[in-house]
Amino acid sequence: MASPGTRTQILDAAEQLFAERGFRGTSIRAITNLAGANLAAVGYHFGSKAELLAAVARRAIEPINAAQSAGLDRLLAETADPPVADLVEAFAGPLFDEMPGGARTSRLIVTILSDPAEEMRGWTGPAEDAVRDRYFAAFRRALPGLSERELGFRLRGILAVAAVDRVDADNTRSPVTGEAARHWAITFLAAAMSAPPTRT
Amino acid sequence: MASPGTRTQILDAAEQLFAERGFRGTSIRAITNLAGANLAAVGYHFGSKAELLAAVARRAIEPINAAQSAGLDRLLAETADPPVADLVEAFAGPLFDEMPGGARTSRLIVTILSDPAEEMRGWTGPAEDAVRDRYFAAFRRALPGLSERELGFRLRGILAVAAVDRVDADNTRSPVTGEAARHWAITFLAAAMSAPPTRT
DNA sequence: GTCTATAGAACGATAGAC
DNA sequence: GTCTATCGTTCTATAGAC
Repeated sequence: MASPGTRTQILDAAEQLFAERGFRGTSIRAITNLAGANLAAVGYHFGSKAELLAAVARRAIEPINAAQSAGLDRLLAETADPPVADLVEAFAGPLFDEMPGGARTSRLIVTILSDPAEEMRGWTGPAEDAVRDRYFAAFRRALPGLSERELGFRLRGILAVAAVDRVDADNTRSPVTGEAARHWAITFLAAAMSAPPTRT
Repeated sequence: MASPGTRTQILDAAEQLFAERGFRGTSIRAITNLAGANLAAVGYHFGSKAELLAAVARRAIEPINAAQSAGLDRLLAETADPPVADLVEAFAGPLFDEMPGGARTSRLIVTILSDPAEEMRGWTGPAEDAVRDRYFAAFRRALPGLSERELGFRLRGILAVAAVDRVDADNTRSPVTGEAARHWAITFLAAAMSAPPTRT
């Protein structure tokens, strides 16, 4: 096994610090100090701080995306019309799982999604959109009376609950354990997704 | 009617810019430029940028807090045990309403709550805690089987959905109107809050 | 209360030696 | 690929004139 390499150590340090302090709250100096690398290494390996963020985000999102996709494949292999509760678990569950890179992944994603800074947007790729579209279609079949727009609202609600829980786990004095949060969230979200359409 | 006064104009400008760009993304210069005031006025009127944020947050939270409290009073005047759906509407509804100061209030609160910066924490006061405790007690009566910790999780879920919707309304190309979002959110959240306790 | 001026520190980026 | 050194910018905060 080769040594981790400066590039990877910078990615690890940046992931941790962006999650803890946000993009603007993290300096390149803090990242390279934590990584044990030189200040100029970020420029050499990534070009700029914004491009480093994009690399960190891509690496963090990828395993979640893959788990969501595999979960949907598994459900669709059994039936063409999986029930709402199963879809919720397959979609939301990976957001609570500990990923190989560590436990900070979801926290990072919230920080990115809720940061108003311009650099935080536009790094999602076609893979993320494809998974989202597949779940969208599956939920539409499971919830035939729901309009596209209200379903879109509800899918964002899933992300919101998963995300803010992770923020809160860091800020609260008595954080819930990961397993309890996962179960509570799926109970909460399965009921929410199963609600009848809002009458207008 | 006296002129708005430099202090108020700074508060207005800071509320708008903190909501749009976050705390660290907003400079005192940008605030005083937008307010038509001098750079040194922030120091004179508020002491520091962090104290200005606290003043902005207090002013933004107060009407939401009052509306939540009045809504609960109204429900409790009719029955000692309001149903879950009514509690959800009274608690979450004000988060979607346009407040006197403008439409940015909820957006600001999300930005503050999800910002990892240290300055963002510790400005909530006893009034906010009191309202939260009263709703907590009312939900406990309406959901007798639910543990305190799972109820706490669900109350944070309400804030999460309301909050992220407001973020999204700014970022999406086709934002939902405020009224539709309010109705959809209350449908979604009433069903979620009414879910039976997670079996362990 | 409002202004000018500036101190003092941190930042992102990069040139150029090795 | 890694390092030192530094440029140019931007920031908060404040001293002191009016």
